[in-house]
Amino acid sequence: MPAPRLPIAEKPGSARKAPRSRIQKRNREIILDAALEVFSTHGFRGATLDQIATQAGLSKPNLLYYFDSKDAIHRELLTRLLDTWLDPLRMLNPDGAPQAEIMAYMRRKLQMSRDFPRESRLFANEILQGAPRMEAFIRTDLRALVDEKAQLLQAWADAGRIARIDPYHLIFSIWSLTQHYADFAPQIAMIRGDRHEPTEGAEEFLEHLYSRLLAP
Amino acid sequence: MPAPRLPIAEKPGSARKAPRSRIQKRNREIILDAALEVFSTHGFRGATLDQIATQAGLSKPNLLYYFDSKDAIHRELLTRLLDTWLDPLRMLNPDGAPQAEIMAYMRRKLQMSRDFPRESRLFANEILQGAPRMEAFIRTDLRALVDEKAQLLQAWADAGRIARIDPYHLIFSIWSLTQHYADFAPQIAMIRGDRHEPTEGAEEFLEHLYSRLLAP
DNA sequence: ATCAAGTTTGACCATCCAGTCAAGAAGCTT
DNA sequence: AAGCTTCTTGACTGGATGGTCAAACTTGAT
Repeated sequence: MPAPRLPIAEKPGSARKAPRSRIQKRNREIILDAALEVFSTHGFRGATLDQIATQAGLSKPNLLYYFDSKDAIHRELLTRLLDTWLDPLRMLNPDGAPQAEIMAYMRRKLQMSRDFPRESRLFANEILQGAPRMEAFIRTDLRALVDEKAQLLQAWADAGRIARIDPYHLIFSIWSLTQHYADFAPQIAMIRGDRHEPTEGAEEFLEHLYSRLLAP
Repeated sequence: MPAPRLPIAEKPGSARKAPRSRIQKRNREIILDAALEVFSTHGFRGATLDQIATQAGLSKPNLLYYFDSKDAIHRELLTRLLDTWLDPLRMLNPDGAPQAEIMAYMRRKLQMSRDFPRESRLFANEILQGAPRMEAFIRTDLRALVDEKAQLLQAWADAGRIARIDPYHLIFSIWSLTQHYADFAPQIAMIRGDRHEPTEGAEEFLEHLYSRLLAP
């Protein structure tokens, strides 16, 4: 016996896969952008639906018409982030020139800190809190990718094509040095003066650093 | 006309400077330790007094007998942190051997990530949120110290005693690379396996990195 | 123009949470 | 032991906050 069709309209944020109207597409994007702004600076608990609603220019009940809950908004942001978070490392090409490949990876990560600082801070907030909502992703997808690329780096080192350094620490160093310019941007601005862009001079510095570090 | 002495006992957490009893000293330390644990993983807004009270093994009203407010506990933690946060950089000795001095600074910072990871995360949380409670400190004390030491590093570079690199980015890189092992410890543990210590192998890697980076 | 579906919101509720208070328990001093 | 101070806590309050709901408004297909 099939479940009877409910006369009540489903919430668009629910599991429904039906196509979305223009208004829905637009407002969901507006909400996610506002939520990214608020979550990335205040963390999940520190953010309130009222803040997000104000930032989005919508009413709080309207937010909850588009998403089932505060948690659902946050989950959607993280899900979208994961899609793009692995890409720069994934692009590390085993058939390319080792040094150039690693430098290019570093540059892609630095570019992400410039283009998506809020996403970087959202991620940092999540890890700081013990990665409660990303543990599965990190232990499976991210770990597998890192293991794979670490093997590649190790092979390059063994073949004498780059210096003999620990591949995991090499990857961590790229994450650390590039994301720092997004995550600690307020500190950098306060020290260097608020006029400058946080990554000013970073690319030259990091290129210098990695070309010296990697030379066999 | 002098203000009349109130018959009500002042709260010990207040501005009073009178000496504190053994019980007060002990419980204030217990509370601060518990609060550091909770604030460093959940941030200020994410932490609750009940969590801190449970962690401390005390009742919530008892917490507020020793500190005026949640904010006062947090402020005290930050105040104590600032005292020790500048020390490693302050110890950079203008009369020492440039490379050895910078390596020693890096090692001191790495040691702080090992010994005080919670303090590092407390600091990171604060910066991520725009440093609302540390702006004055960063703009004055920290900035002055960084400017002073950047000048020293620049002088060393100009004299050809270390490589010609941007001194600010050099300092940022040390902060970034060392604190990463504290702030992103959960991620590192999930990738490398929870058995290992997060900083395992870090010292060798960073020594290799900075000896290559700094060589003139 | 009509009307059903989709969208918006004011008013509301339940829960959580920082902080209060008065009364009692434990320590200290004599 | 008495009496004072310090310490502890159960019960409470007021405000914030995530979430609900029914009614009103808008949109778009016919």
